[in-house]
Amino acid sequence: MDWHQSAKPFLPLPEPSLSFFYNYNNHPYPAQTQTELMETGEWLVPAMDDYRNKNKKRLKRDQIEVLEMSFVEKMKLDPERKKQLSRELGLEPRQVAVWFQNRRTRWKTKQIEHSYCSLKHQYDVILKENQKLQEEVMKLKAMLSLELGFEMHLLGGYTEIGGEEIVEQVVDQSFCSVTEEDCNTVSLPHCHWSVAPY
DNA sequence: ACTCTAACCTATTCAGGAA
DNA sequence: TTCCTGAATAGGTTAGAGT
Repeated sequence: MDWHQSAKPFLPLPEPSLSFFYNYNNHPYPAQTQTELMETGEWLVPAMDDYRNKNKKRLKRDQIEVLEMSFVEKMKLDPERKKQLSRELGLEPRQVAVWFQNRRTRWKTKQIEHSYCSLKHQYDVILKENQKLQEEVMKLKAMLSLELGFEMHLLGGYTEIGGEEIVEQVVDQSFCSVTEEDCNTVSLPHCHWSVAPY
């Protein structure tokens, strides 16, 4: 809640069903400025259509540009900067605060998207690497199978177990030279998303 | 320890505008 | 008319000051 605004005159609480008439700042007609209040001395009660029309106006391009520049400078809004931006842009301090809050939310969403992109890319790289290694293992197994078969033939003997099993045993016991360190040193290219403000 | 205040956050609503 | 974006709201959490 923004309690930096000047004190407001007492206003009766609205009926629950009229909650749309209120915001949590106890500001009954958000589009009405403090200046208007000071001039008239009382809140003007707009017709329902007027209220709805005034309620959610898009900010102007130049206002957004200034807010963006300020956001790039610092994502958090201190009270002094809020006042300054409010004066400079002709907005309510509350509007500036809301804009920064929504902007931080959008920024966070983008960050999550970036993280997803990066992780997806890393996953794809690892998947490809894994496929390549699987193929290599198959090739080596085939080569070993041939080689062992040839040696058996030269010795004139035979084995109780099948050639495939011998290959499995040899590969398991001594041919698997990939260490844990190797696994940890696989380079993973990063996702190169620019850190765009939006 | 408790209360109050003022900031923050997430989820949601709904008007404005583009397609 | 539909759909998306963003301004605004609702309600919850948190940090800091005062008692």
